[in-house]
Amino acid sequence: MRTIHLHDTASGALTELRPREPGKVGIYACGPTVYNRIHVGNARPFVVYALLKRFLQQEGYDVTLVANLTDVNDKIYAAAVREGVSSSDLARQMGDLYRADTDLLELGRPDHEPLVTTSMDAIIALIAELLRRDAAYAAEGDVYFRVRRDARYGSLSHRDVDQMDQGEGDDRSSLKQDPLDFALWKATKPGEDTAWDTPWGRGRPGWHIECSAMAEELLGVGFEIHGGGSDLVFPHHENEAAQTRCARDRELAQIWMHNGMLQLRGEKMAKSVGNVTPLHEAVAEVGRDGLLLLFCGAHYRQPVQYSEETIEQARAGVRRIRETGRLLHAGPSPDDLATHRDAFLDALADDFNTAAALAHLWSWVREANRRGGVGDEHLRQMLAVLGLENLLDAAGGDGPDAAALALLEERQRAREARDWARADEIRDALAAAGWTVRDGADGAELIRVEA
RNA sequence: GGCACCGUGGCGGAGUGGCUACGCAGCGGCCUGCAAAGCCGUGUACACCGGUUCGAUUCCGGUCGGUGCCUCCA
Repeated sequence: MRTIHLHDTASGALTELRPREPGKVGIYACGPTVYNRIHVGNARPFVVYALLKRFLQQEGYDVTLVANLTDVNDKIYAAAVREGVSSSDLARQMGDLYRADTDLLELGRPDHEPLVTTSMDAIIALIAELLRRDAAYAAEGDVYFRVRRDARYGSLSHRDVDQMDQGEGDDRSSLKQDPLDFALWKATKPGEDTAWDTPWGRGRPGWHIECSAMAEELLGVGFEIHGGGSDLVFPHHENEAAQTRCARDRELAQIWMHNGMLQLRGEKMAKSVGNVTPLHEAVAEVGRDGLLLLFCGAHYRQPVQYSEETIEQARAGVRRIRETGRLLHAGPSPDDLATHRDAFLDALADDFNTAAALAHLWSWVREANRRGGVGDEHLRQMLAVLGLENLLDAAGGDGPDAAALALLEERQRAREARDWARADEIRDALAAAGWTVRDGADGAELIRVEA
């Protein structure tokens, strides 16, 4: 079990992972609001935290990964009205699509995927505690959090409360005692078709309280790692942290991890920017292997470029690993190659640096190619952390059909007759049928042309 | 304007106070009938200007440029 360091947004420094209970790690990663289908950018945190979990497990930790879905929200109400369906039907449908789309990544599911609607008791209880402590106040059915009550407010996102822009008031802002305050609970409004009863009135939760409640319920206060996209640092995570601090007198999480944005032409991919590629389309186009390699090509905190070039480069990487896989056999790898495998894992232990880790994986690959056929143990171990061990298994799809094999034999006869023109003609015909001919010491073989 | 971060060779992208990752593409070579794949070799890269230092791409200050957040956003 290596010592693992991760960058903590709150302190801005690398922090050693020190589980409350030795060997056990809880991770809470903020998931999407389900009001439409997710795009490739939304998949980055899903991938980052799924792979982090794999790495920690590889290191011997018992990991619980929680990733919530927000299924009650203004956007959902609005989208449901537009589409003429109930908000709960829409949320259920989009939640199902979210799970289906992320299943395309073949990384398994998080251990828990809580919903707002099924966590209402915990949410209401947490708000009640904040009210009891006077860290929140009710106003005409709304409940607001007293931001200035939390002396450490702003410490996660490094903002000074006194310098923060005052939120521009919507029609109900006058209910706030301080413009910085934010809603824990919103009184039900016309057009909203879901609501819950509470001592302070009928309504539904604000955005931030759900995560404080669900994370605590499933992982306990003070759990190890809280993650999400860097665009959630403020206000979402700042507010989550403040709520739990004021209700429990303890920090919600030990380490706050934030992944960088996926960029399209140098700009964040986001629904609000309108430059999105749906995840299921990206998987169809790039392939899940290529997509994972693309994500791993950059450090998780840095932006990732999603472009023709980076997609092609990721595809080339996938081909290279598959190519090496053809040479390997199942079994232990040479001891002297372990240094690359160890360096790979060391890089991951140092703020989960997948880009640096990959460099060591490539070194292992080059050495294996040079030796021509060694045991696959190390490579399989590295790829497993990245969710790519499948690259070592026989390529999917059927093998060459009878017609292709007949052509290959004919080509072999042509070659023996030194009829190069005919041999090349047949090779072209095979290429057209999707097969690359590769002449080797043991004769020719057919390799399926990669997409 | 405030906060956070970034500017690395054709592209992507790590990293480090001195020993110049890694991948893709290109070029040369080996292998091959020719290819393919693989291997070997190949690029005076670290935005600009000052400062600290024996020495800075790496530390400090400034300039310019970019990104994210400051409102829903992974």
